[in-house]
Parts: sequence; C-alpha cells; structure tokens
Amino acid sequence: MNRSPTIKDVASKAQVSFKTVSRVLNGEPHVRESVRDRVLTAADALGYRPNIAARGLTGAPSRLIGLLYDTANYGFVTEAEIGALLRCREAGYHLAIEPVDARDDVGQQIEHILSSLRLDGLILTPPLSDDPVVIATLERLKVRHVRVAPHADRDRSPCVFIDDAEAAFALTGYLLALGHATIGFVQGPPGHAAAGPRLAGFRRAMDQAGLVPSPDHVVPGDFTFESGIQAGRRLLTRDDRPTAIFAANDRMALGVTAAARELGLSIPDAVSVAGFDDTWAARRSWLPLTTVRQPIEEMCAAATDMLIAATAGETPEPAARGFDFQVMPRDSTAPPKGV
Amino acid sequence: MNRSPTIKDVASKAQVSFKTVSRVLNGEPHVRESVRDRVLTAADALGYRPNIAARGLTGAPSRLIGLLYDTANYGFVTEAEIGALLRCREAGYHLAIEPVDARDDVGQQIEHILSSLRLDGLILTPPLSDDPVVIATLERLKVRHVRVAPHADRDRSPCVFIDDAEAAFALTGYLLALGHATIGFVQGPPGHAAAGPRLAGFRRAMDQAGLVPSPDHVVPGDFTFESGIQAGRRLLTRDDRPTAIFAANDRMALGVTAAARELGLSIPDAVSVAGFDDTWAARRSWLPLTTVRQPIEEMCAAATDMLIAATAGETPEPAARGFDFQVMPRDSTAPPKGV
DNA sequence: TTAGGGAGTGATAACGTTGTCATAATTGAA
DNA sequence: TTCAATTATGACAACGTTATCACTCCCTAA
Repeated sequence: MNRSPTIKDVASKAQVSFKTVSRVLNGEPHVRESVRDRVLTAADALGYRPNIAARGLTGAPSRLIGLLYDTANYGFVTEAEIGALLRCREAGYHLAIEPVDARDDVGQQIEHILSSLRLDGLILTPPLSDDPVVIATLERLKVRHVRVAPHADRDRSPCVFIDDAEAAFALTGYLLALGHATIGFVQGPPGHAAAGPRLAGFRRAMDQAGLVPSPDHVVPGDFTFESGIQAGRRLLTRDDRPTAIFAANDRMALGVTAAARELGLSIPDAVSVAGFDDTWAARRSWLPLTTVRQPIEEMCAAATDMLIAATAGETPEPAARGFDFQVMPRDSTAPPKGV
Repeated sequence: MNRSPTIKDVASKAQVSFKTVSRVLNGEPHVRESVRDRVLTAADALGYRPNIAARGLTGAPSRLIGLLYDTANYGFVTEAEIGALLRCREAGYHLAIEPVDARDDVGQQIEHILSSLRLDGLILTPPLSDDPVVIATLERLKVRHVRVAPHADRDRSPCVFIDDAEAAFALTGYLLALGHATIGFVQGPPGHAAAGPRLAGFRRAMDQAGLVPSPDHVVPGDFTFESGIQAGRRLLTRDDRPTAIFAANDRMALGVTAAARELGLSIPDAVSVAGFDDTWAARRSWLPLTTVRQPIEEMCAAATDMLIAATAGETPEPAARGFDFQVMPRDSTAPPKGV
C-alpha cells in the first residue's frame, strides 16, 4: 500500500527544500525559473496532488457551500440547485446538498452537519429561510449564510427575495383583466412564510376590483401536487365553480390541472389555472402553465455569489437583495366562456 | 477575533491532558467516569466543536460522496440525487453535486474536483458511467466509484444497472399487445450508451411480432424535451402516422405529448405515447405517462451504500448489481382506434 | 510481601500543508 | 572591490487532531 506522494517527496526528487516546492505550487514569487521547472517536472512525474485536509488545517477556505432544504421538498429544489451550481462551478467552488427535517430538532441536525463538514457558507431555502431555530443556530455558531426568499427579518442577515404579495397581486390582476370574477385560491401551508403574502396579494387585488372571494373558494393546500388535486376536486365540483383557479405554487396548480382532467373539464376552456414560481415543470408540462416567474435560479446564483465574496474578502454588512417577478401568461388561462 | 476552542482548551479547563479529552470525545475506553463527565462538561461549556480538517489529516474518512453528472443533464438527476441523499443522510454522510461538461476535457475537470475536495467516493450517472476518459481517470487516481446504468465493461468496476434492451422489449410488447402495429420510435443520442440497447429491444420485439418498423418511423432525438417535440411533429404529420410512439426516455415522450397537443391530436385516442425511466415528471404530468420504471432512486441508494461500505470496511471486489425494471401502464396508451 | 497485569493517564510524535524568519546567493551602485 | 540591497532558498514552528508508547497506579495471585 503506497501512500500518495507529499510535498516532501517532490522536494527530494527535485533536490530542493519542501518549502520551495510549496512556493512553486502556490505560484509564489522568488523562485528561479530553472528550479520552478525542476519542481513542476518532479511533481508531475510523481503524480503529486496536494492534501486538502492539510491545507484546510492552515485555514484555507474549503470552497464548499451547503444548500440547506427541508426534506418535505425532496426533489423540488432543482431550480435553486442549478443556480447555485452554475456559480459554484464558475468560481471553482462545490455544492453539498443538505436535507434537514424541519419537523425534527433542526438545531441539532445543523450542528451535526457543521461538525462533519467544513463549509464556507450555507444557502437556506424556504421554508428554512424563515425558521427561527435554524437562524438562531447559525448565528450562534457564527456560520455565514444567505436566506433565499425569506419573509421576516430581512435585515437580520443577507438574503435574496421577491415581493410575493405584489407578485400574487399582479397575477390576480391578470386573471381579472381576462374577465374572471369568480376566482378560486389554493393556499400554501401556514408554516410556510410564502403562503401568507401570496394570499394577501390575491385578496388585495380582488378587493381593489370590488370583489369579495367566497370563503368556500379559498381552500387549503400544502404546496404538494397531491394537495393540488384535492383542492382542485373540491373547487371544481361545486355548483358555484370558479372560472379560474390561482394556486399558490406550481406544483399545486399542476395538481389542479390533473383534477380538472379527471372531471372532464378542459383547460382553459372550462376553467383557467394559474400557478406561482415558474418551475421547470410549469414551463414544460403538457399544457404550459400561466404563472408568476420567481427567478429562483438567479436568486440562488446571487446568494452563492454573496457567500463566495464574503469568504474571499472581508465580510460586508448584511445585504438584502430584491429581485423582480414577472407574470408569465401561457396556455392554461383564457377569458371565461361567457365573455 | 476569538479562535474557536480546541481540544487543548477543553483539556486545560477539565484539568486533564488533551489526549484524555480525545479519548472521551471518541468514546474510547479506559477513562474514569468522573473524568469523562468533567471533560464533557468542559467541552460543552466552551462550545467545543472538533476541527474537521485536523481529523482528515490523520486519515479519517471525509464522509463526503460526490455525484458526478453531465451538465447536459442540468436538473435531471433529481431521482438519482434523492436516492443518494436518502442513504447518505441515514449513514451520516454528505453529498456533493458535481456537474462536468462531457464535451470538454473531463479528465482535467475530474482532477480539479478531486484536488479541491476530499471525497470518499464518486457516483457516476449516465452518460458519464460509460465515458472512457472518466473511468480511466478515476482508475489512475485510484478513486473509488460506482457507475449507475453503464452499458459496457460491467465487470470493470462496481455498478448498478437494469437491462435496457429487455425493458424496451417489454414495453414494446405491451404496445403490441394493445393492438398497435405501426409504432414510431424516438431514439436517444448516439453518444449515450443507453440509446443503443433501447432501440435494439424495440426492434427485437417488433421483429418477433413479424413487424418491420419503417425507417421513417424511427427518428432521432437527444433525450431533451425539445427534441421530443421535434420528433413528435415529424412522426405525427406523416400520412402513415404511427398509432403509437415509444420515446427512448420520458423527457422526449413528454415532448411528443406536447407536439400532439399542438397538432390537435388527443392522447391516447388519436395516438398512444410511451416513455422510458418513470421520472417524477412522467408520473405527475397532466396525463400520466406509460413508461418503464427504472428504479433510479433505489439504484443510486444502492450505489451509495456500496461506496459507504467500501469506505468503512475493506474494499470488496468489483460488484455489478442488477435491478428489475417494470412496465408502468398509465393513461397515455390505449388500444388503437380501429380495434 | 512481591511480581504481574490491567486500567487509567500523559508525553510525544506523526499527519502534510502554509507561515515566519533567518540565511545564502546574486545583483547593483559607489 | 565592497557594501547594501534584493532575490532566492531553507530550517523550523504552527495548525488540531489521532496514534504510539511509556508510565503510574492499584489490584490480584503466588
């Protein structure tokens, strides 16, 4: 069993001190050209690769960033992951995906992660971005982090966000402009900070149009596809069936479309459906979905940038960076039939 | 700027040697109960957390596994990732997502990854599982790895796989049993090792049924949604339109359904569509897709297990582990109209 | 008693880097 | 030339762990 070559092996092969080898490998000045060549040749011949643990011991950054998400979202952080990965790749950083169960002792889970992995920073995705225990733990352990789409305490630590209420307001406005007056709303889970503002934006738009949504038309959901099916069935089997349904996220909106299909209701002829987030699935479903684009990919790329910058230079003060949303009209919405 | 406490800090606070502290923290025997308590109290009071880099220096495993994938698949390794994550979480391991561009110098990209990250092993997803440069590089650097769904050299290194040809044969058989005789096929990209066996299985089933697919009914694709739309348009605008289309993966199959919708062809009445993989999107699309289930999640979980086991104990010889596929009949297929 | 042995400790040396400082070699100006 | 500056190099410590081995106890069996 041959151990892998170290700096000292390279040094003795190149007939120099190991410190000189270190200098060459780190591109430091004050090394003669000829010596530099000799060292590089020796390193190459031995197949030398630096020992990462040893580097870390002297305080070098790990170049590893963690993406923290709630296991309830298993498989639904794709956009976030891509955004973070793109930037990591550019900067020579790496991304570790860290699922935690928000219903368990999150503090302990985070402690475990941090005690077994050397991370330069963490990206927090919803709903963890608003979890008080998560934030308190990270602050206590002095771990750098950026929150994605938080809804409270935006000055407390760096974060990236859009104005959910305003976005929901805009999308509702779009439905109203199409001529819809009876609009159903599928809510997000109460524990999820995004749920409130989205409903609020919806209500405000309705209110401003002089409409009062029936309590029966505002149904619960929990951001899952299945809850979207349930909600869809509930809304679409009513006598006073809404002519449009706005689900607080895309997954539920897709569930609503599935429910509509079950019931033989064509979209958008019999009912219009709109979502929120503009996920990949919304764009490329059988029937492209009208939704509000939340630029999660860019937001996470920016979050990654913030972490990398903070690791490299001196820590800047907490920055909150807002992003623009965009209503994406697609095929799942149309004016109601009688108009 | 306070450095974080070390073992020695704990030692002096607990009035013992730092070696004893190490013993306590690692649960080694030969420590008096009273001393153990004193040490633990001290460690707790100081908020001591072990330095991971230092541990690594002495040869401890990093408990970090890399999931390698081709950037052409950005966002499409969800199933693989979930499988790997589940097992990592159970075992206290972590997962780093590592995209590489297969069209570039993969060897160098891998060298870079390995020189900046201490990994206990790598999981290779298609098409990297069959990339000769990738495999050669990993063998040269003696990096433990498991290949997911490779098609060549299954004895060369540990891997998990299904029999793609047999699976395609079975799905084609299902379509034939429904009564279809004119079946279109959308191929995968030639560079992707899964493409060949799937087409071969299709051909063999047709052949066995005494049918010869028209060359015009076997169209190219590259595993993307967009190429599925193209292929769909091409097949569905022909005079001798097939009554069923089998796409070599789900993404393309969904593209075909989108093309059908464009053309006003209802599924499965006017045309049946089937895919391959049973991805999340296939299960939960507006119209649940008939497909062959390749248990990617379980396969990757098993791959992760193999890596973890190899890290812990002595390395076993290369093992190839086969998995069962399953035809998943759903709503996108039905007997052809005239039957 | 007294050797033998195990349980409980602690000194000290790795591990493979980077950082600090001293020294040797070279250059440049007087 | 000769001294001073600069450049090139090396010796050694430091980083925070775990591993090795030696040592001190105390208990037991001869």
